[in-house]
Amino acid sequence: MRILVVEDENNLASALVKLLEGQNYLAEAVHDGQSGLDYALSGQYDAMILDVMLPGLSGFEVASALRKEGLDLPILMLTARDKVTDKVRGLDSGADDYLTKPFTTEELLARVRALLRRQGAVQMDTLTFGDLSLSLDASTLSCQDRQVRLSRKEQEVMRILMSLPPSHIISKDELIMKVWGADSEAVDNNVEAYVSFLRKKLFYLNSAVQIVAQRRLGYSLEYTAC
Amino acid sequence: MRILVVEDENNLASALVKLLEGQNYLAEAVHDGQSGLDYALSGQYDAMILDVMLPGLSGFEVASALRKEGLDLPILMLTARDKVTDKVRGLDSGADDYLTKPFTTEELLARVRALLRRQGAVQMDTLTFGDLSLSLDASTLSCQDRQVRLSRKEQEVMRILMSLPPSHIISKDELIMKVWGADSEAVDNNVEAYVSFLRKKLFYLNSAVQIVAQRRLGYSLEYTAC
DNA sequence: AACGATCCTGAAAAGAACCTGAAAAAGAAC
DNA sequence: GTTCTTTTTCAGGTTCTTTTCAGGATCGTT
Repeated sequence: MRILVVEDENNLASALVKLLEGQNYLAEAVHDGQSGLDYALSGQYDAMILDVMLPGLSGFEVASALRKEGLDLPILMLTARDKVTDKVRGLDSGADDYLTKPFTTEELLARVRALLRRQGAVQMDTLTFGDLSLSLDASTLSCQDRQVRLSRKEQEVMRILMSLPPSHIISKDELIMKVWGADSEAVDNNVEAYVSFLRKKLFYLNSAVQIVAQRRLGYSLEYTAC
Repeated sequence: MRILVVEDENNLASALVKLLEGQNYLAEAVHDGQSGLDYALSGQYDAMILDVMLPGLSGFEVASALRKEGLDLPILMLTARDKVTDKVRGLDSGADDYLTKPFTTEELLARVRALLRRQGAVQMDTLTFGDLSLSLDASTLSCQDRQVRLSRKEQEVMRILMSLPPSHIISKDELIMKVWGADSEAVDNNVEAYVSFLRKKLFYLNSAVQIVAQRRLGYSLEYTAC
């Protein structure tokens, strides 16, 4: 687990890094908002501890910039202030949790653990395949920075395709069974229609994933990395 | 904020409910220990006012049963007796505070406020989201220089939406649970009606915050800074 | 090349979810 | 009681989803 610490006060920053390293995290500190943003955008961290008061960009600005870029890296925000509006502002700008100084080391570690745990749970209801990720609770499919909403049946079909073993082919009958139910009236063309809907959305997303018809057999998902 | 009143004396019970509703809490009364326990276990309340002398289960028994179930709902215990041993027994059985009859309404309200405050970051006096701020004690929603009054249910719906994690979607069922209660007759259209009321007010306020319907999933709050 | 089987997709129809104005019902305030 | 506000209910309209249909495209086979 890699954790990025963004804190301008050198003593605190290195204390945090040492504390986290003591817990077998890989911690790294930077000392201003812009570097914090840049490092976080590299995408190599699993969580971020972010002070609000920073030279250059404030913690709020860093957090909302990150969210605007679509990064869902967990953020624990630190501040000396203890105002409700700050807390709300912090959470609004995209922080996942908020801790006011001074705090005990146990408190900080507990929050970091909770953050990482929550992050794990979040990934449970997200499926990925190739450059795609399907969020099951928001019913959205995204690729890079684009995102579309899926209807219930679109989502079901996509979920089934994405959770297939690699290059496995699934028949229309099986899809009908899983999406419409065993005793439904649905016909092959229903599946074809939804495949068509999904292809349109994949095209819009500019994804490198394709739904390929395997004549007479069914469909499979193919990812052709450029 | 939903508060459960468990008091067998009808006059006092309804007086308490009215008093609490006058402070913009959503209050509900039941009249015996077993119902008190059942209602509290539903998990839809933020605090509980519990008389000690009750038909069936006593207040002590209700409190300790709740704690045994792992609920940390704040409990304010009421009693006519003024014995130290009762007080100790009350606190031991899991009550958070203890008030002996007779008491003034101010005293009761102060204790309820303290209870909710202690409960955690819950009882904030104002919530903000985007350009909006919701004043909970004045029941007003404001944006820039404009301001509107919200009815009790409007306020509850808005409060719940505003205290959601960013871009989180809340289902109509969950809103019904939190605003109308789990055992209510409320249907989806009730929520829709309140969303409509609130949208009208947001429009009047000229706010950049929107209540967005996420078809079949629920609602979320979106802030589109121009 | 010709044929049948399969697949694709635009468009229309049917269905479900959501929105909202208006009025009735319930509750508060006077 | 009367008036005002709040809450619930209802009905019709809008929008999105799902199904259906029909014609065209593609593929494998002969």
